[in-house]
Amino acid sequence: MLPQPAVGTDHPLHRFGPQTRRAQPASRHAAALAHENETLAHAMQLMGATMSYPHNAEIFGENEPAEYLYKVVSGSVRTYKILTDGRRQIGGFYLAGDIFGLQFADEHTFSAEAITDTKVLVVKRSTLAALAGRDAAVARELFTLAGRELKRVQERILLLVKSAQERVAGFLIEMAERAAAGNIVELPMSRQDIADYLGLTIETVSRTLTGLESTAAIEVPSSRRIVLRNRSALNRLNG
Amino acid sequence: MLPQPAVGTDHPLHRFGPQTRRAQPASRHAAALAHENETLAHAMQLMGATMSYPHNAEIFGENEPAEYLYKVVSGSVRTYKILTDGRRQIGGFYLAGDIFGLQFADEHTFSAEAITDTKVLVVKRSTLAALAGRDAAVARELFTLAGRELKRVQERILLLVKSAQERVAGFLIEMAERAAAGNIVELPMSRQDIADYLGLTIETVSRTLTGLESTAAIEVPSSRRIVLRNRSALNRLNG
DNA sequence: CGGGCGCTTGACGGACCTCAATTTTTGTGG
DNA sequence: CCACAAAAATTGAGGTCCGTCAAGCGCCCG
Repeated sequence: MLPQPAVGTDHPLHRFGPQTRRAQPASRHAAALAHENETLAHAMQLMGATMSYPHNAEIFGENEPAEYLYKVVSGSVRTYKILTDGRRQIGGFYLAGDIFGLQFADEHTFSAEAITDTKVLVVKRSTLAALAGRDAAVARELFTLAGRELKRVQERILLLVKSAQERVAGFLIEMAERAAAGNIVELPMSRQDIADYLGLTIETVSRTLTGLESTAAIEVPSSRRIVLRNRSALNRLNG
Repeated sequence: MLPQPAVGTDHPLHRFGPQTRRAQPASRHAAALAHENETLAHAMQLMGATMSYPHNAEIFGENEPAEYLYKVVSGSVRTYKILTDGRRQIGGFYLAGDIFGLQFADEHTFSAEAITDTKVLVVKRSTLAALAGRDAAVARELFTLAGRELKRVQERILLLVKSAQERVAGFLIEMAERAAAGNIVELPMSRQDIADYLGLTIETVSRTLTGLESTAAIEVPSSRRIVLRNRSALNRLNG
């Protein structure tokens, strides 16, 4: 998708050696930033390392110690859990710019995999915690982040109690809000991923998409590309 | 950043008059407490007001500004949302000791009602935020709280994709962990509440309970009282 | 060009919802 | 404390949505 993002080279300080490190408080940076709510992003870039994961590679596993916080630079990530009956439940999708690994427990409660070839910025949790202790703006941002995550999960609960059509419509609306270029949504994930996210089967997802297409609410020119033709109809379905 | 707020309530000493106030950091108090993770509970008691709500009374409404944080002193609370089709989705149940209203947004995303006659401790969010800015222990506790809430919601997602029997079994296990006296679980909420929590109908909930009773996994001596007879069977159902 | 994988489409059955009647529990006034 | 009414919960019958099983199609990659 993005050919060699310049972000990857965005000077984690360690590249230039320790002498570039300065003992200035992080809050100094905040003042220098146009938007103070970018303090965290800034800090992550400074303190983090960029890692690359190919298609389907594991980023971390369930029950591993949760040492790091991750930010998607490019590509896309799914978190998931395998249930005892063998089914897979997807915890969430994370696209470029999203932060994941924000469990507050000592261990990850989900595993994480790259859906497509993905670059992520990795920051030690303890480092961020220390920074948050010094810089209230960072602490506030972390709270905001936690709040967003909580809200997203709560909204998914609302989705999961609805009909298949409503779930798929809701999913498309969510993805459109997060990753739309106009009315065209490029889905990085497979039908199986979507099904495991929505608690449906691939057959039902597929049939529902076909159904939406037949009512002219969407078009599906290729399986990973969806064109939203009638958003208000989708919104109506979403409830 | 932290302009010495007049909120002299940051420790118990204020009870003995303003002259006892000292310019010591709040973290000192944490060390004085037996369990440092009770700082927040302590602060809430000092700074909060106790309010009483009768059966079915509204505590706050969806879309109202979220000014307060609440802690259940006695009784029980449900949060919920009315969907556009008229159905009601319950966001969560909160029992004695639980904290709710922990949205991070400016407005509540759910309404809250007392299930039974309930007393809650109410604390202004802004007061807590100020305290968290001064006292890192409080900030940490708030994070822990947010993490617990997030985990609970995530686990509910896992529940919602399962069969009716698994959902009900999971619900009983959850309630048993939170409010059990031995093997006896007293449910404060109605079947309708349970159904709206699990995304089922009251008929299905009722039938499922009857089914579990017929397999000797539970007993239902009265509709709000459940006796767990075979926890391992329930755990097996829960997946 | 052939094989494999992801996706779609079809037929069928079962789990859960809907509608309805009955029983049990709760609340109220005498 | 009992009688009655209202609400909550249970039970039953029938219908529907979605899961299961299976076949067929399209696309990518070797």
